[in-house]
Amino acid sequence: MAQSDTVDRILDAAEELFAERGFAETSLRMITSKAGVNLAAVNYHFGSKNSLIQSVFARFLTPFSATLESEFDELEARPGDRQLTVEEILGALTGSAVRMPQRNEWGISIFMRLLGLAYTQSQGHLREFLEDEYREVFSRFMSLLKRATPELSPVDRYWRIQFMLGATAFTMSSSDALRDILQTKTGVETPIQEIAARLIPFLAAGMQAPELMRTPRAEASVI
Amino acid sequence: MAQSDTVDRILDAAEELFAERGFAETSLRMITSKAGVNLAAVNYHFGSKNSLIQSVFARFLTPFSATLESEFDELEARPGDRQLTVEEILGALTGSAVRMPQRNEWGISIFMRLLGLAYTQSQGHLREFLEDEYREVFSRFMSLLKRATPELSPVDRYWRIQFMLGATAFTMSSSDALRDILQTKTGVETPIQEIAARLIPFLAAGMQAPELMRTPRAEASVI
DNA sequence: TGTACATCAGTGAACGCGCGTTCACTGATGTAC
DNA sequence: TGTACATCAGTGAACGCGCGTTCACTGATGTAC
Repeated sequence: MAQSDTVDRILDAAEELFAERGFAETSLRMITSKAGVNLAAVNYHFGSKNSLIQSVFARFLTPFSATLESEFDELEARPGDRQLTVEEILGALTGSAVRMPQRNEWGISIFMRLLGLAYTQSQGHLREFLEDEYREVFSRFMSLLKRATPELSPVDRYWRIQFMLGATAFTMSSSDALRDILQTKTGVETPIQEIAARLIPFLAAGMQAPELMRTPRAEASVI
Repeated sequence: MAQSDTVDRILDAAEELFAERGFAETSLRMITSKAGVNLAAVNYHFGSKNSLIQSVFARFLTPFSATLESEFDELEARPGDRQLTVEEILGALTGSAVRMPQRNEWGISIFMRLLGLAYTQSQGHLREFLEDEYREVFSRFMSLLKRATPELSPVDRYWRIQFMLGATAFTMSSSDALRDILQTKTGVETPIQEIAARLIPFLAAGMQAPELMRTPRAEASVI
């Protein structure tokens, strides 16, 4: 094994297995045997299983957040200073994911699944790592959203961001599970980009729903 | 320990620990020591850890689904045969959760957390158990939703139900985690009923969003 | 150009640990006659 | 009423297993003189 292509083989295997089975359910023995690499190599190169998990995330999140930053730059640099819409902000997220250089055709799906798992499985160390590493782009996203929804109270905005994260992360992290429950009769495979395209109107509408509980009809008459 | 209050002590301890830490991260030793009960008692009374997990769910889901059924009955029996709205259907869910007899004041929160975890942690056996046991009320909920959103294509309805489940399950299952990330500056504790009340308009609006991606402004002019 | 040493990627085997489960057993209560 | 037996809840200790991690080691490559 020349130089350290071992590191990449470990990252590739780990990424795929984590996305398939979650973190705790994936053992180092599974990873190293899939990678065709010695068991001890993980601890040699990464130090621990936890820091391997972090490295898997860093490998795709770092280029992603760079792409996202420039996407935000573009949006904000447009002529005229009209407000960004919620749809545009969310579109920048999916746009960055799609535009990012992919290692293979399932790159985006695996990436999404992992992001879902990151918030769904209680990995304290991972949360800390992600907060530290990507604090900047995250708070930029937050403040853009705040400007796009000036009518929302801070408490409602806070909860609705949670709801958006939840719908996204959960949908991405339970690819097979819910498919089973809801039984798609169509048998049509939905590519991840299409799911994202369907998510955006759902999230944008939810984000901009009237705060008080009224019927949509009553609300329409207010407009 | 008189008769089998051991069984209840185990269920109480398991319920609380599962909600706090998830299934895989909660060992039988934690459960039995919290319950003040012998380690072997779980396998004696329940047979295995998996069937203990199922029993924890059955203990609250069975009365809940009964309450929900009667709530649906009431809604459908109202004079005049006007359509149920999405808000009413979702309201029946939260209404049932609140009206259900609670063992203690955190009953609903724990219940919600567990439901979130059920779909979030990959417990194949649990999914099968829930599908088998509560198939009826689930498909009733689905067909009510279908009638409430006749304008949606089946594929979009399918995905939007996933999004709703996701937003709900995820929000409920990550009580502390996201609170940390988003840093509530207010310091106000939000009771679970209030979260549910905030969720409903969000979900209802998302569910009823226009299918194509257009700006809300353009959509408003169509109405 | 040759030798000695240092560095580094990778290895094989073992470590201790916590896990779910099993098993032989106890002691209290219920049942039959 | 008393005795023998069966049933049942619960127990204490051990089982085997898979886990992440560690450790002494190998062999190839790079560096100094």
